[in-house]
Amino acid sequence: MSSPDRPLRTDAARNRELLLAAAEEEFAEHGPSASVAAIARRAGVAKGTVFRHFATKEDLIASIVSGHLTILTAGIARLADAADPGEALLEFLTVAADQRQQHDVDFLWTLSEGDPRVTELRDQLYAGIELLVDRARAAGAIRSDVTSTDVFLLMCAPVHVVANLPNPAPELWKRYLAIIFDGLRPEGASPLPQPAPTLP
Amino acid sequence: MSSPDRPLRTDAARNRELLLAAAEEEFAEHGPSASVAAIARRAGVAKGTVFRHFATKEDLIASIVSGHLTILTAGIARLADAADPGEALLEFLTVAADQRQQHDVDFLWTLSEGDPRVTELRDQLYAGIELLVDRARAAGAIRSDVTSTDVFLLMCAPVHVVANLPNPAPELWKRYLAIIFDGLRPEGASPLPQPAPTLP
Amino acid sequence: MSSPDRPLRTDAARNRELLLAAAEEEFAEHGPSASVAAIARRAGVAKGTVFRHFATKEDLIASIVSGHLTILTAGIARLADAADPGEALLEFLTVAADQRQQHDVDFLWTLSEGDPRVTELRDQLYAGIELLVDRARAAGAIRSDVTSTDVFLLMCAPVHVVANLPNPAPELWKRYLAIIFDGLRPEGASPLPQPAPTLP
Amino acid sequence: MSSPDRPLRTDAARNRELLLAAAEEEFAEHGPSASVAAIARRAGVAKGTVFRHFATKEDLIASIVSGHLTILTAGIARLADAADPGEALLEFLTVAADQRQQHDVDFLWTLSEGDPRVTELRDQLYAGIELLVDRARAAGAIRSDVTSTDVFLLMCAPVHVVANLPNPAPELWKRYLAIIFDGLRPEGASPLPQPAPTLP
DNA sequence: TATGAATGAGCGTTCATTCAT
DNA sequence: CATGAATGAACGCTCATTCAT
Repeated sequence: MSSPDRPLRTDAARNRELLLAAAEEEFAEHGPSASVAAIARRAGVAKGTVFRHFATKEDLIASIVSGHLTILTAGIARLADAADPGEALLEFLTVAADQRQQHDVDFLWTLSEGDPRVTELRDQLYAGIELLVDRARAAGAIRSDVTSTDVFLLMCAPVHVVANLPNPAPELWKRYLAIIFDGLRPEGASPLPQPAPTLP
Repeated sequence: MSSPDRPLRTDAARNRELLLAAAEEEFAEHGPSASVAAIARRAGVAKGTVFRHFATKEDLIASIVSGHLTILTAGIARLADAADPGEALLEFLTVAADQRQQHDVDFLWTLSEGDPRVTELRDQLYAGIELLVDRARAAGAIRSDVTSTDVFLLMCAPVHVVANLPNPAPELWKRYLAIIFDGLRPEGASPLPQPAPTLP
Repeated sequence: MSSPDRPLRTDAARNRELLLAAAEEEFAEHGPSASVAAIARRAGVAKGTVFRHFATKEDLIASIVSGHLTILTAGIARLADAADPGEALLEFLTVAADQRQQHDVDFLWTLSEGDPRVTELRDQLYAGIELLVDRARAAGAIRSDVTSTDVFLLMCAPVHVVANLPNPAPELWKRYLAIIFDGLRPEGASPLPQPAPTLP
Repeated sequence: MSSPDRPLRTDAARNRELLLAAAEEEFAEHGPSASVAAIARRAGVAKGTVFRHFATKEDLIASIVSGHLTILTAGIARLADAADPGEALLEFLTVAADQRQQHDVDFLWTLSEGDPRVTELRDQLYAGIELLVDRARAAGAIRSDVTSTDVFLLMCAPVHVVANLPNPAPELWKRYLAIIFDGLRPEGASPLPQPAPTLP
């Protein structure tokens, strides 16, 4: 009685995870034009199975992005009251870059922009980042003219920078995160030429 | 009558430029999936004419990227012996981003990775960047642990960061270039966690 | 306990009827392309259950048509010895059209043409119609050059004619049955230009 | 100069006609589910060619129906001032049934209901039928309670009736047209049980 | 040289059908 | 018996590319 219909769901859930992983890899390798057929093949299932789990290719993309966003937001919760706010923000950016497992699938964010789930999760994530950034700024760990939107936008840069290399070292992104984070520190900050943007 | 086949050549050259411009706009608007038909339509020529000028769609992309690379390399020549090497490097990065500002066609670089023309021009550009970076480092304008490859990889970041916003202010990228360039300065530089990569 | 497997059988029989009704409605609403999934959903059962009751979609269609044919044949039995043979034939055609009135599923007849059950029931119905037509002709209620095959073929026409209208009045078919039946009467009959066909 | 670009168009026009003919045959044989691939195969062209000529399958269907409607309307023009209005109406119904070449593609009318071209042509045809019917009624050739809408709806019936037969004689539809037309005559007309419908 | 009609592989998606649970 | 996850063939449609004119 306690879990009467789980057995079937076990297989289905496994396929769902296989598909999400396969899709992420295919998108990382072939960009937005990765085909559903290739994703299915990589996951070891038939094409039709993809559509049992995700109504459309767009829905699949939104599900990948939702997973990312959820992990990121969860990460923030653990860092929200860390002793060192500067360290906490750096740690968040580290987690943010790391959880993509070197996959530069930034473009999926763009492709899923209209999805309501994604919009909601993105707003939650944004609120969390605002918290971290406010605390870091209050603690003097980052320059005063940098906003949470700046951090939100810069978050993806380290992985993307590295993606221009054919076979990047697995943790090379840490190098560029360090450089960019140094640019956020108060030390030696030059005035910023443009006002901070706001999210729509 | 004095030069019987010049008019045609002139037309052909003009068509080539029209096509490159149209293609850049189409790619900027519709991403990598911009269609040859739409490019031809925008250029005001028939589809077949595209293939008279560019063997394949890939070749067209490589031609666009080649144009960009050539302009960038030419820009370096003008900056190579500037009085202030730090300013010269920043100026180069500004020009580099500015050129893309109107059209974020970063992804075309990735799509044209295998093209020999692009590889050659990229290597030339890389050599030019090395020059600027070496001079800037020697002048103490940038930190000593940053290499020309780092700069090469970071070059596209400001425009890319901004591309995550739906309707970015036209010069917003300057804000992120300033932040990233601050990260390249010697002041307050923290040690970099990973060795600099090398280009293949 | 006294009849241990009756409850299940009862459920099964109920499901069968639910499915037939649901299928008829789905076919009426969506035409021949009504999907098995939608039928199952409307009947409140799982897709697999449809195939437990009907080997294929074709078999389901044939079962619907068989039901219609059975009802029609049964109707003839009641009319076979009516006092007024002309009235009996008209009454039969009225019942035949009325049965379809709610759901114009004419096309199902065509789709089930090869089914042996349907063929057998159709032959029985045909025999019944022959009886009615022969009596009506003998009584002088219909013209002498009209055969039972003619009536068989014309039987569906009133409903079909009306189906060309988006929102026909529920009994509009009666208007066209009246016109067509007038064409079958001896009064003012013009000679028929082609010999009567025979059923295969 | 008088026909500078016709040569290419000749082939294209021929393909267009081949496709329309092939489509009509495929639809007649397989109903609404006739596939574009099969139509292309029957026409002897590649699948893509279908879509060069007709934007969608729906557009192809609407083009077929438009052709039918145009022919019918043209036929009316020739009959509009015939000496015998009753004969003219019968002649029109004969042409209407004949031009379908025994193909019962009634359902295409329904499938193309939303197309503006079809709607316009249908209205023109309807106006023409109204003319013929009014004249025939004024001449006493048809009963007074029959309207042009009735004739419009009954127009397809002869061919449809015959379509229920596997291998009907090529002109068998004339038999049922005669019966139905007899039903429209004033002689022996019984009162009609339902008011005449109006087109939307 | 320029055109645009034709091609056919490939795409996202649907759906009748099967079968492990 | 019923379920619903999985299958894979087929569908409508797109598009880079070819080639007769």
